[in-house]
Amino acid sequence: MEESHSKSLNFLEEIVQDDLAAGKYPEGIFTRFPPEPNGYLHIGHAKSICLNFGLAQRFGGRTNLRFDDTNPMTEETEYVESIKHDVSWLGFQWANELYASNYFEQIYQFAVELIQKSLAYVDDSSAEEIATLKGTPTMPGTNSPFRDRSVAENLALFQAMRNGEYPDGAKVLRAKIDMAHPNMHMRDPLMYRIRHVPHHRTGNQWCIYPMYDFAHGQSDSMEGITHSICTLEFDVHRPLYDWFIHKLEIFPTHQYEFARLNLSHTVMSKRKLLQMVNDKLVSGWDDPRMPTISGLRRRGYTAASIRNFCERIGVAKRDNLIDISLLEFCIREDLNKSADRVMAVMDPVKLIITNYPDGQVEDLLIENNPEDPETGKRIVPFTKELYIERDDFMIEPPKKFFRLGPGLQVRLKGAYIITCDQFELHADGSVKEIHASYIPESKSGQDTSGIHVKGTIHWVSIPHAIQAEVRLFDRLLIVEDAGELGDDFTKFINPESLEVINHVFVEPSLKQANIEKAVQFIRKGYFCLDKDSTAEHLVFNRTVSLKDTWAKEQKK
RNA sequence: UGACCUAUGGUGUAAUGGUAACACACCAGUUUUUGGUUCUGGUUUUCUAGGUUCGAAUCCUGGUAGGUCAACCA
Repeated sequence: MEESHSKSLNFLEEIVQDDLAAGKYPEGIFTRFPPEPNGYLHIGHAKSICLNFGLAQRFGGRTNLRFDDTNPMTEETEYVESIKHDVSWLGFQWANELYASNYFEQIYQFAVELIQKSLAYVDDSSAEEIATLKGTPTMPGTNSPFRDRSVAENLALFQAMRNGEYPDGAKVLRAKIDMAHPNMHMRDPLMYRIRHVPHHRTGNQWCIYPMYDFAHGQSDSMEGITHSICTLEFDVHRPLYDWFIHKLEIFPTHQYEFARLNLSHTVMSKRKLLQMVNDKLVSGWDDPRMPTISGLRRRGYTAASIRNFCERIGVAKRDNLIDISLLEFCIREDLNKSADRVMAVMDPVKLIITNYPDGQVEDLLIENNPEDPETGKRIVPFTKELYIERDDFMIEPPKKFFRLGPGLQVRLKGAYIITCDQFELHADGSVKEIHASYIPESKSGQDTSGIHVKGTIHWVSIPHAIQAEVRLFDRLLIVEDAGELGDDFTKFINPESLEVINHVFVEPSLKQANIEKAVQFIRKGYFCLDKDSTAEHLVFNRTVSLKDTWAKEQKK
């Protein structure tokens, strides 16, 4: 992951560099990745992960993984496990695995301290009353009737809250700031609420839980986080973040905000992703169409390609919509170098080499990866009867069609040049089989025929072919920007986002296919074995197609 | 009609007062036993009006546009 440092710095790197140059952090910087364990991580989190860990790596610091688990109603251990798995799969090692819930006692003491300083009070108002008194962005709020309780009374009430003497919603603890503040977050924000709900880590130990604003900055501070990076929507929280730290007189960590990632043709909010999972519009969080880390992984995306993507999109403070084609470029770039080439026929039609001896099998040696000669060659059996791709043959081929048609010649990849002599049709007019003759002197690697053909097509020997299932994926949404879509976004899910092909014929070497190792089906795309695969029933996911300039040409 | 954030090709991101560049996408050609890859070239940019300056994408002021904030969510 070592990279040249000649590239210009992004604004976060500049901040860190300046801080370091000013000698602010002689012990190095400290960042953190702070997910709430209430869902699976997605590509937007990957950006944050790469930013936080990347900053620390680049400037010689460390990064904590901290679960922001202050709301027991939505959080589960299942999510904790998946998050840890995803972060380490992406290739990052955290300095410490931490939980905001580890700090509940300390945060409680911080609250007591603020009460003692007359900077916090217990409010008996209902949620509705509090909302009403809060005012609006253009109208100042009104002080709560409970705002001026004595320190002693507040202390006693807060203790009673902790002791479980009140039902959910009966009381809250609020900071005493300014109900007329132009920033809504400064109008006596809530610090604690009552929730008689078991927590995934602390069980029934607590029935009061701190709010995000009274937990996040305190956690950052206790951990000595030097640069607390979050997304733009927390920008308006920063005055409050700073206010608590200042009043508590604890380690002054600083918050910096960046614009979150938006990807075209997909959704990026946890709520919407959860909705698709719950409504069974996808098979789960790891459906290969999902923008989740687990979905991308199952789809065949490599960790390196995702890291590279995060590097390329950059980071700034303006809203963005990244074209999904950049993600596709990143995985193609990676797999082109690393994936072995194999042959698979997705839509088969029979090809008979009429002048090839019956029953003869030739073991041809074909290169695994022209990008990397070190990968060597493999054996591919060649026989008289083959499958080729149905769309590699046309009865009446147009001008620039470099494939098979009556009288036309092509090379069979790694084998011989053939000439199409005739074809037979089914009753419905579709092609039943194609008859061709091969040119013995044109054998791949020892071609003395002197014939030059423009097209090379892939093939599979019928008696050796393995039948497999292939799953093709397309963009999840038919619209580019899901940003303005509401709950009805499901209406825009691409009905063709998943296509299953049951009868694909692959070359016999794929018996050794490995779930970790991507392959390229020549001329068709990059594929990986799906977890649904068994020894008897291979299932391949298409990670991404190859660029197809012929398809483009045809559309003209 | 409050506070805050942001405006650079189709999409992103650089340029830190001194020739607007890089990547993706798109187009053309090259190479190729993958219509893949490679390589070469091309199209397309500083929201607007003023101001400061020898010089402004950059600094200042106004305008315009987009976004965030009024959860006992994070």
